[in-house]
Amino acid sequence: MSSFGGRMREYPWLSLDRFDRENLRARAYFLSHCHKDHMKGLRAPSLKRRLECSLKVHLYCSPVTKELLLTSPKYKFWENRIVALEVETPTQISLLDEASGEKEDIVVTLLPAGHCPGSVMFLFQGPNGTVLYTGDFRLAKGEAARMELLHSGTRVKDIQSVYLDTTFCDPRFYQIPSREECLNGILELVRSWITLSRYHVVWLNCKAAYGYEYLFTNLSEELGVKVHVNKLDMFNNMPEILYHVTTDRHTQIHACRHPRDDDYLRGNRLPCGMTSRNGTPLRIISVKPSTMWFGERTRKTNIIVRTGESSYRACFSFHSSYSEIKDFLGYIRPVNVYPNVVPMGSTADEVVKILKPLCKSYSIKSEPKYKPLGTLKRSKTMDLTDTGEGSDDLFDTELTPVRHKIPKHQVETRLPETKASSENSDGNDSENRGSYKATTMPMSSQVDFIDCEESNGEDDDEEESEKNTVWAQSNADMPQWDVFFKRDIKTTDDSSENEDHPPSSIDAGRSQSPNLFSDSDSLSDSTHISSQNSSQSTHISEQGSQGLDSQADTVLITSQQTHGADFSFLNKGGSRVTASVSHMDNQTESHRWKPLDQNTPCTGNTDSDLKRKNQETNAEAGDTQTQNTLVDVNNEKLKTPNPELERDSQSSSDFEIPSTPEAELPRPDKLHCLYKKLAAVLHSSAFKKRKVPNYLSSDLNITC
DNA sequence: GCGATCAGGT
DNA sequence: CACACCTGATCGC
Repeated sequence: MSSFGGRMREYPWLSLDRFDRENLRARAYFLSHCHKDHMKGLRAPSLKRRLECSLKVHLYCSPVTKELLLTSPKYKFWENRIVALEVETPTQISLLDEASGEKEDIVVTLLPAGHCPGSVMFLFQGPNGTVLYTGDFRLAKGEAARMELLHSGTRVKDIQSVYLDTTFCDPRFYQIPSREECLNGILELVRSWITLSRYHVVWLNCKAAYGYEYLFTNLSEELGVKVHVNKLDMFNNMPEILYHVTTDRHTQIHACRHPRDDDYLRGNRLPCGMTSRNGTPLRIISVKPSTMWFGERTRKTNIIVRTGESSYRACFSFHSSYSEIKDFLGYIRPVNVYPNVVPMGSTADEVVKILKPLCKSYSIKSEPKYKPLGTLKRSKTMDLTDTGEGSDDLFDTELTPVRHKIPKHQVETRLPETKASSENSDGNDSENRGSYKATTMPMSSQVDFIDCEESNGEDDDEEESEKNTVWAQSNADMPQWDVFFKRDIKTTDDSSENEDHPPSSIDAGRSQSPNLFSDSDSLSDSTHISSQNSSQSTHISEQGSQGLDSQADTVLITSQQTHGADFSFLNKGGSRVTASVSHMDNQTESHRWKPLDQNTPCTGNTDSDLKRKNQETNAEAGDTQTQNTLVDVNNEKLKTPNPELERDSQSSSDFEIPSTPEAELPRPDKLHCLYKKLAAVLHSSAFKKRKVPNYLSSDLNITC
């Protein structure tokens, strides 16, 4: 839950994600995404009144957020006061102080946050420095390095302060399986169940909130089965999502909800009431997406855990893990950082202690390091004074010594403003707004951007089709090939070398027990698989596992499916297909969105390929790793594939002593070589795929 | 009757 | 574990 008060020290007359109290006097409002805890006061009578009196006050957000917000009648009164800003398009806005009449211009840029559809981070550039408010985000390692607009030329912009999503900023949450890994695990589970018969259905137990859409769209794409939901009108203008959901209950994948889901399920009914087809009772399993995390040195990362006869928990996270947060901040290296959230069981001080060392102030002493391949790396470092501020500058302190002003734009190029801000309402301020378009980045960045995908694709070929099962461990600790490319990151003094290997990095020290904790947790749950009876076991076993029993979590791994599925859907809601890469699309009109490339055929494959690739890579790289995709929590009999694995997990759970970190790492050399090869291949080919799932919703298109 | 807050549940 | 809600009870206007 966000505890951000809504205002930033540098620009206190702007309010973000909070609309009550002091925020009632803001000159402009910003909404990072459509989750209730970021909308406090947004429909309160007091704010409504303020709007009526202050006609120049607007709410700025992404086009998708605007669409989602206005779908609810409760927020309709905002209709003419919302300004949808295209993502990745620096836009100047003028803020008028009603009292003094003074006007101030700032440039704001929305950057994709990967948290839920429409979620963005706000980068502000103005007279009081450049500041970044992240809202809630989930960005994989290295993603900051790929954001062109966080850079000026080849280096990172000088950022005074970052207001950061610190939800999982605690070593306990060191790693969370990647989006691709989670998706892949869920995909295989769902696939294995629904292919048993048409009466086998899956209920996705999702909370009432935006953020699961990419799961729905990917399952639908891969399996050719739409997902049943209670409502879909909010997606009316988002064909990429709309196409994959349905209100027709006759489908094998459901994400519908009912206040008493449980009762329904107990009665072998889906929340929507479906109970059978042709009189044949349904075989329902429930899959509950929830966050799972693993300690720094934990090797096993189970993506699916069986929690009951026909229920599973699946890893899924809306927020970045501890290591992802550090990677992000370590790349940006602002002068100051302010947590937006105090993780439970932690304190603001602790969070600051973790984050401060990643700020510029600390780097002064250390030399900037070079990163091997990085092109984007920031070079600079130094900084002025400031730092002096003690440790706790966190929230309140003013500190910030004078920050040199930043020329309004460091935005490289200014393009003619295409955007018709016209869209809604008053043109008044629209006139002031100009939009600047950043120049395209130097190749390097582009390359970085794409690398990932490419690799994925490539692996496909090899495909070990034979048995789909692969034991790949998703270990965050492992160097990831993509990271290799973009490397970026942490300049943290210490970490420099192989930053990827967390062990050595900064937090190593604190890795100690916390990890254990989480590890053991997960372990404890696990148990074995039992129910053989049904097909369930079957499906499980099918995966190539054999039986193992015992407590250890067993794991079933998923396979890399050949995604034989059909992606024959390109047709999709008549959108026109633009084969653009995300950056390219921004340019157009602000209010309506054009369908984007996601529709292109290749898109669908991308993700899965990715994962597959990753897994393979890992597998090859070090067999040491294993990724357990499926775990049975109940004890019954399990079928387990690989005894060793089991052993592994056990050990990690129980002891997981902070042993020599390096010990468990895969051999770097090998990886290195492998990566190099991959890099070579990649560079030689062109990439076309999008890197991230539709998820970075910011890219979603809206149609008129 | 509505809103804000808190407790409790998922 | 936590998230992002939802419901219901209570209190104040």
